[in-house]
Amino acid sequence: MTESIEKKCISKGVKLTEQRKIIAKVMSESNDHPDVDELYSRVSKIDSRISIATVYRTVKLFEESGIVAKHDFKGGKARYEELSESHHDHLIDIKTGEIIEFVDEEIEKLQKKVADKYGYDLVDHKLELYGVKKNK
Amino acid sequence: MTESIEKKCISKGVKLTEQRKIIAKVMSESNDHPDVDELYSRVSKIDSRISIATVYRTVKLFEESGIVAKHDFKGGKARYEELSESHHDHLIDIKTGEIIEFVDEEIEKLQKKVADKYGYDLVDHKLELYGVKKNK
DNA sequence: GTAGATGCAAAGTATTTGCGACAAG
DNA sequence: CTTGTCGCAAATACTTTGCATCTAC
Repeated sequence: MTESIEKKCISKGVKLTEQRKIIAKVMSESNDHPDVDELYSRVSKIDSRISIATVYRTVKLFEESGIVAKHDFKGGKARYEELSESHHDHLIDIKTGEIIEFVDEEIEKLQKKVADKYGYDLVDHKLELYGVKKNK
Repeated sequence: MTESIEKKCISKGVKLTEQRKIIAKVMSESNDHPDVDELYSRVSKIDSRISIATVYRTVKLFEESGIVAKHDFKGGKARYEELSESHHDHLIDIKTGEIIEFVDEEIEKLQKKVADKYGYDLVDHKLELYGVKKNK
């Protein structure tokens, strides 16, 4: 688990510092799309000397290297998650803030078709569903 | 055209001030999802005494009243567009920044199905496709 | 040894807000 | 009239950056 981000850094030529290892570890262990403040607070528990500027610099670096994904969900702050092989989208509970990850091949295919229809190659996409729990 | 936002304000009990009328007019006539700075600059040409704080307050008010939609496309700034009856999503050209609006009923249906599968009622959603023009 | 990373605090952006003056209903 | 809005500038929230120091390779 933790290894994976570190390995990706090596394969992408990203220098592995002590701080980056810790941030990588925290991101690997987080399954809840934390924002920078939250990451900083988790990282600080492991090594309190790491500054928030380093957290900002590191998530940006990881994002540019394709190691983590950045999301701009409602709420203003950017949130991050480790990028895994399997792509997924998000279903967000607007009451609780809970985030469910899902995959739907059919939607993926249709997106490509739409882009194609307008003469575009799809490079990236963002699909967020906002919902409330049904009262069964 | 311009009437529509004003009518919506009245039907939602939003007080119609001179500034709001101007901002509504500018938004109605904009087909390019402007950010607040851009709106402010367009509004200023009509009445230079309107402050940017009023533009911020007004777009927020309009958004909460369901009159305009707010988007957080890549680039940090929030961008706005008049909300029309017909829902649509966005295909964004990452080279030029051009935005194409599209509708795909099938994707809409599938989204509802996904939410349903997890026990949610879909309240809102966001679908953005990022692409580059094909060299035919 | 050297290029690049870090910490700190200061500087940027984007957006919000307190307050006295003012306008809509 | 009275409540809510406006303009202004100050405040806030999030993120970036300059610089001297330090560290991975």
